[in-house]
Amino acid sequence: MRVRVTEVEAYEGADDPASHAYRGRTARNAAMFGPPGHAYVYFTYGMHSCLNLVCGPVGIAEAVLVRAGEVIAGTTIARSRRPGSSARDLARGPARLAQALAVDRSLDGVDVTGGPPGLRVECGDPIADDAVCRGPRVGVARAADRIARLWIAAEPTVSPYRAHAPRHRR
DNA sequence: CGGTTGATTATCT
DNA sequence: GATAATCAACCGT
Repeated sequence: MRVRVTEVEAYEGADDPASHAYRGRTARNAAMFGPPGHAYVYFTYGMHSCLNLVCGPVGIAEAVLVRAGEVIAGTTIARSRRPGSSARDLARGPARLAQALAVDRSLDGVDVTGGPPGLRVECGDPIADDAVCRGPRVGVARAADRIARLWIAAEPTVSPYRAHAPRHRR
């Protein structure tokens, strides 16, 4: 299946309190410190995987979280992984997108620039500057005012903005 | 429609 | 032991 990415968020390393790499390299975020053009997949909230694309050179943690996309081919496969979802909701949100693409920790660190693995990123049509919107990142506990989320205007597949919701034990 | 809450566990402190 | 870059279900209006 193919997905057209409509929404992303940038995460830096040592300079970004919201980044998993803020406190240095760990077993989980090792892929962020690896070569660019590779995937960084993390598991959170006890049930969700999310897909990032590593952008910085080796040793510099920089990555982009793929937050949402439009399924443009293979809708049947995607829907089989997300029963009950409308076409619009198949990849509307980072965990949903990962689920639709069957991305999990087993794809952490794989090359997405053209190798055999089951995940590849390609360049698409350019997007007009005035169609690119910017805003604060969704759901992050720290650096909530940092403008690092980019999305395509008028795209129904872009996820709605939600501020971080503090939660505590029951 | 908008706000709240339960689910569920790897990871870090 | 607390937290989390989330989602879906459920509530009251």
